[in-house]
Amino acid sequence: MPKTREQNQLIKEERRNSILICSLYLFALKGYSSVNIDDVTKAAKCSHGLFYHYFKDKEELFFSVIEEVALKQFIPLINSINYNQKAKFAIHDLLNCLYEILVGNNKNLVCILYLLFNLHLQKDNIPKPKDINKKNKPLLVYWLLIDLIKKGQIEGDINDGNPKVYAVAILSMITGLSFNRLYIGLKRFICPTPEIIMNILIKK
Amino acid sequence: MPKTREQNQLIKEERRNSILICSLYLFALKGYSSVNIDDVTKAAKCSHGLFYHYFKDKEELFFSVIEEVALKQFIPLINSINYNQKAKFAIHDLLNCLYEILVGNNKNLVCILYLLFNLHLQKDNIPKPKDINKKNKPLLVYWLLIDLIKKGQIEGDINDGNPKVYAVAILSMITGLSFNRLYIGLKRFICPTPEIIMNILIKK
Amino acid sequence: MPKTREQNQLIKEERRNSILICSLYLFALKGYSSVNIDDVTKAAKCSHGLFYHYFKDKEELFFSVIEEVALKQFIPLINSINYNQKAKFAIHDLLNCLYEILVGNNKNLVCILYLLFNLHLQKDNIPKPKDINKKNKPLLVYWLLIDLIKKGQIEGDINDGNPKVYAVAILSMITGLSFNRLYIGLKRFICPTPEIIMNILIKK
Amino acid sequence: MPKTREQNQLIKEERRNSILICSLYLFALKGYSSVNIDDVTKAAKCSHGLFYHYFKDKEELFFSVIEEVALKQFIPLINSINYNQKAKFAIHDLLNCLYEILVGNNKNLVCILYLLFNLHLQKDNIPKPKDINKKNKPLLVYWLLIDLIKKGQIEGDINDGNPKVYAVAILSMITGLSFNRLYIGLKRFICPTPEIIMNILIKK
DNA sequence: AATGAATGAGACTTCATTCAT
DNA sequence: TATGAATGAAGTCTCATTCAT
Repeated sequence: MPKTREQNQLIKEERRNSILICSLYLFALKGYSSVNIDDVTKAAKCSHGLFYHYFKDKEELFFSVIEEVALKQFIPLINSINYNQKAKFAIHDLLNCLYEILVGNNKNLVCILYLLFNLHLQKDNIPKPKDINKKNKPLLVYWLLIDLIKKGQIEGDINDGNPKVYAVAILSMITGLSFNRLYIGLKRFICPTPEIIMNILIKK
Repeated sequence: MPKTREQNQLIKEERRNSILICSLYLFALKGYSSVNIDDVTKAAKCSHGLFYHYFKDKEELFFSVIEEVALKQFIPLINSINYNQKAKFAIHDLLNCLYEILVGNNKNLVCILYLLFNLHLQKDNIPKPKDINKKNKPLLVYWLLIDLIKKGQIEGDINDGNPKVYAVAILSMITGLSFNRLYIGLKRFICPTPEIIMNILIKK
Repeated sequence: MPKTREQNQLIKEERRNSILICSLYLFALKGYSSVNIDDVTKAAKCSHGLFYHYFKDKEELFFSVIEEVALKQFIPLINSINYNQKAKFAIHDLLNCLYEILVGNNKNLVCILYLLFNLHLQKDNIPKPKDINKKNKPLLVYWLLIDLIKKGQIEGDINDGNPKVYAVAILSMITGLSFNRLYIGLKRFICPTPEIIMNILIKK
Repeated sequence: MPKTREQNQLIKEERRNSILICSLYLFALKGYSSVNIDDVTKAAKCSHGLFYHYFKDKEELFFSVIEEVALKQFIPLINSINYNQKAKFAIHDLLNCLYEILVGNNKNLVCILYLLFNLHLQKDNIPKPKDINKKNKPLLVYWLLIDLIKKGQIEGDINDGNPKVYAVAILSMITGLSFNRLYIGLKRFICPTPEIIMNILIKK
């Protein structure tokens, strides 16, 4: 008697997910081209054959990690922030959200943050997001931040100047920090608080 | 007619150097494991045989790029700054030096900056610098900055707090910026000025 | 409600048969080694497990296709011809039988003709028919034809010469034609009539 | 001191050619998908690496065999025939040319004949010749034959009827014969003479 | 100093087959 | 009878490195 469709679906999702999670970590740690399928199958405790049962190739695995793991977990966090408050508070909350990821225990989230902020490092030929605009998910935070900075400038809390410059400054810093956090480990990791980061923006 | 010893020496150095420069760019752009010797020999217009005449293997090439190109060009720039002035001015000069690299036309310098600040991205097994202290060259700027921040705090110009945190914040930002500069290209690159970056530090 | 034994038997045979028919087409079109079990199970809409329930392996499938489909359908057609008439008429009827397959709508028959006449193309190690003599089924037509040609020579209708040569000539042509028919499709297929083919044989 | 360009060129061509010749035979005998690179490298006594030094992949090898070996050797043979004589004599010469290949000792030529006449058997996705017209080389003989048959009909030597039908009949036979010759071997191979084949065409 | 043909280990990928249910 | 997840051997291909000249 065959397994029911539900049973199979469950088995399948669990396996697939385990492969995804294992490779999230590997991709973040070693970079796309240094990860080989053997690493993945060993980490996920499955055979090569099974791997290719679930993923067409290494590239599909990578994009699945981005889409199905990274963005799926990251975007809700970002969207849970209250953007209706004063911009400076919203920015603070946003930075705090990233801060908590960085200094938190959830290694997966660190990997996600790192991967999303370093996408282009991973692969020569990352298909450029078709629309480098607000709809583009990996750049979501960038566009959010720009909007908030503009709003904050209008509200009089944030320094004048090109909002893009500020956004780049802050996100570059987050990028670098996520890298440090990943490589140095939580114990030795040193992280500026949201307040410190906001010094870049806030009028005094 | 056989070349004189001097001529040979010259040819030799030029060839070797051309290989180094070409691979600096490739390593920065593609990452260690995505660069293959064929890329290098094509870029440097030399044969595989010659390549292995000059370098033991790919790893030695990489470290030679770091030592003989990156550090050799970068450290003098850093050392040319006047550290005897008030700390906040020295920090400004230091940041300005990095800023000029980022917004300047010299692609090699951008690659150098990027490589030095992202060393660990390049290779799984970058031999950890034996001494994570002031003697460690790639972290030179880090230790310099900490010292300057401490001095600036004493001089009363810089916010209180763990100097390491500030240094990490600033250098993380530089790291992220160098990545942007390299991938986006000069035209579309947006860079915060030293003044903006210093907002993180300066009391108001 | 459990099925009765008869129902099960029926289901079983239908399934098995559907696999056979689907793979007949695939083997003819793609050749033994380019057909994979996945192709077969997809075409027959069954699972891998079920496939191996019915067939020991790919090789057994192939020989079953030959035995249970190809020969089973082909031989009766050949045997239905009246061999008691004058040889030249029997040959004409035989060629006409093949001609009707070639220009007919029944794709399965075309596949069968093609497969039987190109058996050795299909597999490196087709077990050579143990007895390259009249008992050998795939060569049935060959031996039939030789006999008919001999008879026709005696009857004075057919050119002198080695009957085998004539048989080879004609069957080689059929082989080539079946290939054309399969690949080009019925619409664009051009086929010499039995009369034209018989020009090779008939005295004038 | 490096080898001179000429030396290298020579080595390269010899090796490449040896790979081509070895795989001509393998492709003809086993069919595209049953030939594996290991077969080829063993036959050509070279390493896998070297194989891929000369050919991008198995597909490129195959097309190189067709272009650089098969057509290169076959077309001159076909073109050496005198097409200015009466059509029936030209046809005879053409068939004789093919006949000599079939009953001759040159196995390579048999392989070539077989491959060219069975191109579509070899690979699922043989790129359809862009121009299914006279310029198309593998179909060269087909178009030649049609022209000759037309001419022969005008000259009154050849039976009436669609010239294409006659051409298909004859070339189908050659196709089948080349297959027999290859698989059965010269000794046991039985081949109709050009005169017999021409019975299909010639008025009596 | 210089060439590039040649090697082979190891990576990526396919696919016939098995197995738990 | 039936499923499809799982395996692993074998195939395709890449690339750091060596070698004869």
